[in-house]
Amino acid sequence: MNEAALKREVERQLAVIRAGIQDLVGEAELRVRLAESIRTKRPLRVKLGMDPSAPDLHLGHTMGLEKLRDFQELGHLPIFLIGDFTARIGDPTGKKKTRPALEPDEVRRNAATYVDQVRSILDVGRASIRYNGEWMDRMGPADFVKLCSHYSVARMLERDDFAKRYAAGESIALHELLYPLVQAYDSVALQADVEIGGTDQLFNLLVGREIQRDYGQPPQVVITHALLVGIDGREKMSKSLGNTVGITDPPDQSYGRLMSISDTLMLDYLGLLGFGRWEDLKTAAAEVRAGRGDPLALKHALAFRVVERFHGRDAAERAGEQFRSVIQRKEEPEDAPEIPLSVGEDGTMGLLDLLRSALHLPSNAEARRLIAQGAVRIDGQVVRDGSARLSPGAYRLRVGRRFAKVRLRGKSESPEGSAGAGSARP
RNA sequence: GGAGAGGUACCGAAGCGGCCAAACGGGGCAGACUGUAAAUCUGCUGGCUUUAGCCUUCGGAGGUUCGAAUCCUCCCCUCUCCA
Repeated sequence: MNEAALKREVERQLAVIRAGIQDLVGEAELRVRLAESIRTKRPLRVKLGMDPSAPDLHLGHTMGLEKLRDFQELGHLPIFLIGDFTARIGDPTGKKKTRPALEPDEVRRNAATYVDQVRSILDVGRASIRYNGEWMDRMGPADFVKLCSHYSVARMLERDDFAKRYAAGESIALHELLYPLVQAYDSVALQADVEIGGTDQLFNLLVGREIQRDYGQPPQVVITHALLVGIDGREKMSKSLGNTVGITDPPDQSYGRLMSISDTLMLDYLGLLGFGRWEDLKTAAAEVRAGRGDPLALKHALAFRVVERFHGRDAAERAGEQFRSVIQRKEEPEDAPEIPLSVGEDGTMGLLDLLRSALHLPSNAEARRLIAQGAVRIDGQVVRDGSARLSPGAYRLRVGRRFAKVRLRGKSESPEGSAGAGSARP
């Protein structure tokens, strides 16, 4: 490859890498390394770390993963680092309070599910999956202390959230200070050429550069991506806030949750999640932004693409159908769960009991509230009498957004009796 | 080691002897509206029975009192400051 072709290839890769990201620290270094990589056919080692602090990955996580995939498609080596050790420290990033450390057991369970979830985005077979427990668990106190000597308290306190907490007189546990250091050391252990993270990770990623230098390695290139806001449009997307769209959430649910976001948020998502991949939606998005387009159709497109990404085309189509039918046209869902129940001694079942078992309500009081609010519908009729009793038969139950087909068996019927018998079709 | 602040329902946060099942905000659920939008408005949000009541809650255990989330004692936990 001649110099000109090499240069073109570097620029091509750089363009892909730059698409959709927030910061790129060390662009000049990246150019050099890309050229080197192309010349020697040695793929760059690109690190993306995640702490298994919750069992499910969501859209927010895909931001980094998609970028990692870009690198993979450019022929580089993605290193998906599972922070099983760091999860036990708990990343203090953006936290106002000390975050409780996780139990090793929990960490292990969560970690086990990660790889599986990442499959829908990354070609896991051609990626390197690592755990920082591999080296951290083995590091002795002496080496750990040595690692600590590579960074100063003053520098650590420069980190924005630490600085704020310190200034406000709030507590900072000692181990929290150690978190960035461990993350940085991971880069040393992995000999990372590049590390990807959210904008909230910038400090940690930069510490990585310094520590690598201290350990005699060339400092990694740092890439950050914007953080995705949750579907509430307010807070950062996070499992504990319940504003996520999870990779493993059922297609219907993900589709529905995406359809419920505000139009403004929809446009943000399109911009961020598309990462330049959904060029065909750009025009439509621009139209909507200008107040001319069809926001509903565009939102469907967004929901479709996301679900398609995680569950495949068929599932996305089904979820779309389902949504149009059940939610928009208010039809009974085809796959409403069938709930078999049995009558009591008197040959009937009280409405409260039925609601409680069919909808897993925590109490009769909850069932009463729903009835009082006119939320309970049986076979399309609003039921207002809490003391009603139902005889055996099939009922279509709807409470708010929840649907169920209740099959109430009489006393004589065997529990596994055939479903067909007396079930009325809507 | 010394000084101080605090632990209230899912979360945040009032209450500081009875009118407290406990204000208010958030969240959640439901209803109206709608493009299932968003925003907005309304209601509900400990349990059991019911239009009256009963039971269990305010870090834990005791105690004072006719009566405590509110007072006292001991204990546990969290946080800050000084050393």
